[in-house]
Amino acid sequence: MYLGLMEQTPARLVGKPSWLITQLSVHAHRLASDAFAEANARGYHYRILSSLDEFGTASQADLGRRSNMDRSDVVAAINELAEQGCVERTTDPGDRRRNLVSLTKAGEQQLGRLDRVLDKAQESLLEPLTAESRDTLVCLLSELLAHHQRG
Amino acid sequence: MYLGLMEQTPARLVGKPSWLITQLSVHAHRLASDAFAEANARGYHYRILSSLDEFGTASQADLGRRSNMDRSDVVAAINELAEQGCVERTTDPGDRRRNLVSLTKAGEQQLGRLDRVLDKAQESLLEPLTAESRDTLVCLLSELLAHHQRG
DNA sequence: GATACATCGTTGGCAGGGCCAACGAACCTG
DNA sequence: CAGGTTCGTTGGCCCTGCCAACGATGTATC
Repeated sequence: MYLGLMEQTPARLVGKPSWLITQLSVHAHRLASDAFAEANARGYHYRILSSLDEFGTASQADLGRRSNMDRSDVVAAINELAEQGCVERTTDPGDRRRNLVSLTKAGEQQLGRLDRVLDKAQESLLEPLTAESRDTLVCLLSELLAHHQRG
Repeated sequence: MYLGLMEQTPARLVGKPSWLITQLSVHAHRLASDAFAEANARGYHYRILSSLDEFGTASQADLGRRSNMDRSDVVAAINELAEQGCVERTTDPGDRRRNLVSLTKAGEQQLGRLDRVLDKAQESLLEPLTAESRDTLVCLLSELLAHHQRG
């Protein structure tokens, strides 16, 4: 089995930016979701809690638009958050199609917990990079992401 | 609905490297898999074809290790590639546990097609960046990926 | 040789994230 | 009122990444 030859990833792959990004995202996702799991949460929960904390009570549709989630996935995530008491759902009196979702005290605390564990995950994700390199990376990624979210 | 306020992603998210990477990987993945779909393929197929082309005939287990795939996923991908005539599967006479998987002429042609469509995908992924920025990005991503594949 | 251990292919299953189609209820416009 | 739209909800699909288990085979040890 020539152990020295193992662990060789095809050059076609390692040279492709899309490969680097998708593979790295596997690690990033694992770090983040392990962190979330420590607090009984998932990525979707964090997205919604952040959105509520920053922009206040909102409808499910708005939450989905801001957090880049499908309406149907918002439903499931909010069901779970409501079960945990992190969120309250009431029908909007001014537009009875809408549900107004609001953050509870428990939700704020949960968000705080998630912030803390997630920060550790960011640190271990970027561990090998210098502060400058991290800035450069965040810059480039932001530029690309902004580009692809418009077109 | 104050259209100007829409499209606002929570600051907590846009500042997190893990968010940037995973979100960008969604776009990268979409570009790549759309490209693959043009040629009736998926990412897994490309990984295996590249590995076979670069390192030659190999067992399924070796293919999985090199392409970063689970053994069970290799089985399915090779079934599909064999159906398309891109690959041939014979049991290794020297070790009857193993299947020797080899690339056919059709497989090489398919790999060529995939290379072409995938190159276009890379281009549109990195479109807004200068050549220098692209190099920097690839560098940083490679560094991070290498780090996380050892630990 | 017989016994344990490891590897290989295969099957079947699960989770997470990203989607889409359809429906009834509600709203808003003409 | 009629037509189109939004909203929440249900149910389903795909891809990628995993894991557990099994029988068959190979290797090493006693």
